[in-house]
Amino acid sequence: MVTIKQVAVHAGVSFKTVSRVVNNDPTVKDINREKVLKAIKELGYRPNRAASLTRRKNSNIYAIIADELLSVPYTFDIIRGAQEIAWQKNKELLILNVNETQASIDRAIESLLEYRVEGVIYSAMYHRQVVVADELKKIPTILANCFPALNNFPCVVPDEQQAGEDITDALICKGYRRIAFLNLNEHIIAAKGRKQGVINSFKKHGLPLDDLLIESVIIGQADGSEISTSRESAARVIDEFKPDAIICGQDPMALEIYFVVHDKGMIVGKDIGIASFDDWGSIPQLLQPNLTTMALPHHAMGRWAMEYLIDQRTDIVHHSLPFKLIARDSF
Amino acid sequence: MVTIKQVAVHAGVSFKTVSRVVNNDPTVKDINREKVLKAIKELGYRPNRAASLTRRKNSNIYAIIADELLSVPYTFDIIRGAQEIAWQKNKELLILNVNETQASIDRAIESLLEYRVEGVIYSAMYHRQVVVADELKKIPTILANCFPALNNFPCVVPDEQQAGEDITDALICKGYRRIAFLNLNEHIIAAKGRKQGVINSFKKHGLPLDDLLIESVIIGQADGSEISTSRESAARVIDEFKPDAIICGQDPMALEIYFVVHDKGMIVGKDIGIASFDDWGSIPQLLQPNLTTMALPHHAMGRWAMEYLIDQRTDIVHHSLPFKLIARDSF
DNA sequence: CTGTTAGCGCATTCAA
DNA sequence: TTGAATGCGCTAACAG
Repeated sequence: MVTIKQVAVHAGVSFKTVSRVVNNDPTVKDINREKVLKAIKELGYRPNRAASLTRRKNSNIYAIIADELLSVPYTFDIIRGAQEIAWQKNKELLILNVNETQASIDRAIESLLEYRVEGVIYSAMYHRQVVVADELKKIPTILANCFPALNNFPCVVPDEQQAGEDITDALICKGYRRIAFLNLNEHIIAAKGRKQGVINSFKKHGLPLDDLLIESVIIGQADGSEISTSRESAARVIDEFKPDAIICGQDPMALEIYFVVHDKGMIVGKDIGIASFDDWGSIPQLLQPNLTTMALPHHAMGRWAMEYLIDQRTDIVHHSLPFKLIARDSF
Repeated sequence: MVTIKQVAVHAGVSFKTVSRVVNNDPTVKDINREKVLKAIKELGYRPNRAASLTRRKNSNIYAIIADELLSVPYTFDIIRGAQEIAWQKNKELLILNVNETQASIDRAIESLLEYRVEGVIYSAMYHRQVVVADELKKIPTILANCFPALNNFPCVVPDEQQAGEDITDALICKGYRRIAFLNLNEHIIAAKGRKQGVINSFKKHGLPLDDLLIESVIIGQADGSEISTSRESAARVIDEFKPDAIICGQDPMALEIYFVVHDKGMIVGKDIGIASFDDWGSIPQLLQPNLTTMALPHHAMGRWAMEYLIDQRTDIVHHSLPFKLIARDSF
């Protein structure tokens, strides 16, 4: 490996001048800068990050711990958002994928500490509560798409209730008055919040709750897995409740419902409204007709979390999105 | 930050002994090891990776450049596979997500070089040809799920033709004799290879090609986007060609076809076979009945690529999966 | 604007 | 089995 000294000799300057050029120090005469840059190119010099990190006070490295997050396409947006800000601010972003095992998380945290990472985003696959290792208290840390069991870390999470209210508002504004909400299983945080939001919207508009039907369509199985009954439920709800709009809590569900509605199209008419929480990027395109979506763009969470870390501010601007930041005096 | 020297003072040994303990050098007396470990724990010492890397000859860091790969769930398996091997062999794996822009790739490569990464996996979102920067010639590099335009890097890619042959073999073994293959657009590499494989299987078994219908169901739009006509095609094919089995080139397509078959179930009977290339992990569960899948487990590609890098061998064991390794004398 | 000196935290070498 | 000296490649602090 070619070092800064070899470049210096080649360029006929001191190695400190080379260092200055590499670090964009403006106090170098143009002629010397040229010589150095030429030498760097000719020798194929690359700064050694490890050596530089030993002397620099800040590592400039941030990390995102992705709790098997990458396996779900829409939550990958959290990483993309974080990366966007990191690059913008000239920081390195370490992506650490961990699975649910404590061993892999511990190993990730160990790496973080050894690399002297300056800030950490801990993110989860779906909106839920997590237990965060105390070890992370040593580094500025913020959670994204999850919140801490012990209430001891700041976090940015979807405002499910607001999203539920917004999407229902939108349907009501379009003139729909009898709405079925096919919700996720209510033990899921997202489902709980959205349900409350939907109800709030109905109340706010002075509509009778008799015209609102809320049903869970995810059923837990004996073996711990879950199945969706959205197809059957939608068919039954359309027949029996006769809604003029349906809200879907889940897009794959929405996809299925699309077909149900399509089949039933001859019966209930084509003007049934479908509203969907737009977690999955591409699917709504399939559902163009009559579709209202409530975007929960996860990249905003990633961006937000990263800004919070880098700028160490709690007064982040409002994103006018259904997210909320729960800040704490943790760093 | 607490350093190795502070630990040494605290433990009453020289800092070199601490270094030995940290690096699992067996030539340390147990009693001293205990003292050191105790001191490390008490002071919360963490080795400084940067400092250690300046002296060590090998960085132990590998990297995977993910070409917007993370946005597709099944290709994330490539990363998971690579990580599995890396962890197993006690290597760090840097995940570098890049988008299609040259700037982001260049930046990633710059990082690689500065971190003195020992090996690189360059992976793409879908099986295709890529142009790899010459810069990567300086580091052992292997491509995964893509192949180099200039034929100058080793790569591991799905053996689409073998997969096509295997899946057709499987259907024929089950007794199906009249098969429709709803393929991806034929300009896609995967589609081309699979088609050939399907035909080969038919010929191999001495079946008449009249009983084989192959159709592209992905149509390019004027605006560059693509739409799937699988639903309509499947409906028509079922009516007109009357296959006793359908091979789907794509799982989302398979999902849609499931409904088609389901709708038509009353007409053509439940014994229509469905075979699918299993790129997407979860969807096949929805398709249990009559489903044959040909797994293209991307994690195997990740594992394979990583083994190739770490062990620097070209004689990787055969994985009995439809993948092929194209090795070159590049490192 | 440039160069010299010092030293980051650690591993290597070699002597004890 | 341990420790002292040395230096990795670089940046900080200062002097010129």
